[in-house]
Amino acid sequence: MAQNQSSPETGVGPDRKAALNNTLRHRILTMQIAPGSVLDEVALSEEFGLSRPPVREAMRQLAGEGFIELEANRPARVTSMSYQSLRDFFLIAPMIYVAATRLAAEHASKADIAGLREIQDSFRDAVHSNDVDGRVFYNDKFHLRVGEIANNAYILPSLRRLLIDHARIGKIFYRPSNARMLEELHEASRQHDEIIDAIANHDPDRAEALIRAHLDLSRKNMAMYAAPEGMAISLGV
Amino acid sequence: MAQNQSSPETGVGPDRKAALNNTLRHRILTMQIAPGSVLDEVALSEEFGLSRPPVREAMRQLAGEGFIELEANRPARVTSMSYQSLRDFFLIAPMIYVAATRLAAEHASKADIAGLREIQDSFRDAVHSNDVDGRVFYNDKFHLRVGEIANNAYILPSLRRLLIDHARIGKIFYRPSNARMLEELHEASRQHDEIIDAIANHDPDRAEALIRAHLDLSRKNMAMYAAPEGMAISLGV
DNA sequence: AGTCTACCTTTTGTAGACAAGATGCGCGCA
DNA sequence: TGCGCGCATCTTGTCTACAAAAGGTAGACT
Repeated sequence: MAQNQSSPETGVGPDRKAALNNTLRHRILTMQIAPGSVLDEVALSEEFGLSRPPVREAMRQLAGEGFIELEANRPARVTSMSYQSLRDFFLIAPMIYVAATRLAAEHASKADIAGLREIQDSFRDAVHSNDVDGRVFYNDKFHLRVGEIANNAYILPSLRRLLIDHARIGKIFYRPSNARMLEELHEASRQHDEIIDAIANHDPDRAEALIRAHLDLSRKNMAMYAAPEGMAISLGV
Repeated sequence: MAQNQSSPETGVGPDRKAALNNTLRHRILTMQIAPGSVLDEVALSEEFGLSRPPVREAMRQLAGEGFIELEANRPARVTSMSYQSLRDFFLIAPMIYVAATRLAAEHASKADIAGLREIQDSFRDAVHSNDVDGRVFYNDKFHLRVGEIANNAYILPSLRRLLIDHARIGKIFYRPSNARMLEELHEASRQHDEIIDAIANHDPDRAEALIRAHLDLSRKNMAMYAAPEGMAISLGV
């Protein structure tokens, strides 16, 4: 439900190629397709009513964005993840997210803020209605939009790559049974609102503090699951 | 000279597809193809002895890496540049380069160092023999290899994107007539050697200081174009 | 019985031809 | 003479068919 292009008739429609791209992105982000899974070209071409060449083009594009990995004469695989990924993520994410958010606070226009609030409304709805996939999707969209508002071509590539695994890490470690984690989800949503306010007020320092707190909240939740053996995440500040 | 795949017979060979990719990358980095230029699919397919589908796949891949930009029903164009690009570059480059170099200093193996020295030998040769394209090519290869040694999937995408424009900016502002800039080229080469030493000694702090000086040297040459100072966002260590 | 080898099947890679959209030119009209 | 509309042409997008390479399987040899 998070995405209109993904759910029903994938085999028809005006722009089947865009549908293929969006659907694959969505499935990978929400881990409907697990990391390491193979993607069959003919199966995808049949599902989306395309021939193999455009499917192969989409594969190359998704590979460039970091969703899948290609190897010669071998099937495409969804980009894999490991504990190393978790470490690498929290090592780099603060740097990139902070830079993107600071720049967004410097450059944002009224229209940018409006677009951000619209996404955040959908995110808040997803959180309140316990729509896990929608939450993952709109959280991704929120941070990606912040990166676009930052308006710096050099920071976006890594941000995009980070967001892919941010979504998947979030999905892996989400446990709806835990009431405290549910409360922290609402806290994350409130942080989004505050981040928007800081960006709207062109206050990079406050935006930075908020995005750091936002990431720390994520890291805290994942540390509970990922670091039972005392994994030392050196960076995080 | 800079690349064995690029210079001679592009129309034949065992792996024409790799040749296409490498040659286009090389031509774009050295600005044999100017930013904003259009790339004709049939022309490329004829030059490299391929049909259009594999050419189109290569286009998608290069677009993912930031070399070209694609638009629906419109010819592919080499990623354009502006003065804004120059500003954006020097705003983000220090952050990414420093992070990559620090991580490389932490993770480098003996084999990594050897590979780095080999590239640096070629770079030094290119500087001494005034081979401009070779200099651009091996400088790119040097910093890219450092990023690979860093061994963090999240920092590489932005580093790759930065390196594309690093090469092109260097090419734009290179003036062989100026003796001082020539000396600074040799200085840059010596900095490479020192960076390798710092990485080999697993000394992230020294590596960071050196890479910052390395970038400052570049920026100084372009000071007349009002390149700003980099964002002061620490990696957190 | 285990292992190596050769074949067969499946999947990826490529080619050539067809369809659709976009650009530019020329003609017609005001 | 200037502007606008429509056609022609070129370029991009897609499809079907064929070629090649990888992996699995069965058979035979050690």
